[in-house]
Amino acid sequence: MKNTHQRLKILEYLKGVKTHPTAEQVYKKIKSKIHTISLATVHRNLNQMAEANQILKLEVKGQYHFDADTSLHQHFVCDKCGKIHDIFHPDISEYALDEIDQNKFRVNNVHIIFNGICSKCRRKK
Amino acid sequence: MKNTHQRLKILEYLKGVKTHPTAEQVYKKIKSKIHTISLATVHRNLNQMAEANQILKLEVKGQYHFDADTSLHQHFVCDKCGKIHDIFHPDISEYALDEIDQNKFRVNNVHIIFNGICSKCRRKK
DNA sequence: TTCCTAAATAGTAATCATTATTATTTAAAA
DNA sequence: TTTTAAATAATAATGATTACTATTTAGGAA
Repeated sequence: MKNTHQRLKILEYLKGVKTHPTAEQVYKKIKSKIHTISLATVHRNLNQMAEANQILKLEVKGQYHFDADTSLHQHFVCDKCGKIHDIFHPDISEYALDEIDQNKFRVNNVHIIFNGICSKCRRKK
Repeated sequence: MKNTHQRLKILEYLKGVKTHPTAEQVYKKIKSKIHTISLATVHRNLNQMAEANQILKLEVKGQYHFDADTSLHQHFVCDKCGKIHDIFHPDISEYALDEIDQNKFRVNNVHIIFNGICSKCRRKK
């Protein structure tokens, strides 16, 4: 994997943000710094880095979102606004991984997504 | 919600299967019984029933899959073949739900997806 | 440093699952 | 039986993602 200017900027941006952006959102931000970057390049790099476990790839409401925090954590998705929030209860994921029969399923990873209404959407109803 | 012939057949089929089919796969099966059914009708009904919590809607590898079993269970997705398997460890989901601070996040549901390589794919490598 | 080449890029086209649209049909309540 | 809101079939539109291709580049070797 070559450390291209484009990939470094994408990773740098993703590491500095807690919003779990889509490829499109990353593209728009990076474009202000690298005017000629292509959306396909952003997709390719995000997928590559996810494949190499450098970042996380989440599926929410029909779109992929990316997260540079690869530590064992969970997510909350608001069914109203769709925003993704981090939840840091490592014991939840650890409990899940411990319970699994590794003979039957050779598990590499767990994705835990909670659904509900976020506090912001609850207030403004 | 009207109990149309189409919806009843879709739900009946989904209840009799453990494969977590996509809308397309449901469509192909139902089409052999109701020749004039439309793919859009299958999509609409599956979405409606998921919205009403009669079935589950799962996002796996960029596609929606459906599951008529709405009991508290988890899923295993094989990163090789993409097949989805049911896992029945209610305590995993219960532990997760118990740990969440319901003041901060009003949680309605949890989706727990394990990733790895299934036993079938492991054998034939 | 210069040369070399596999890998990456920009720009764009293609894919394809899903949703939207609309004229027609139907479930089910009055 | 009548009525009508909801659902349907058929098809078009959408839009996120991936594929394609000529060109450029990172980074190892000479």
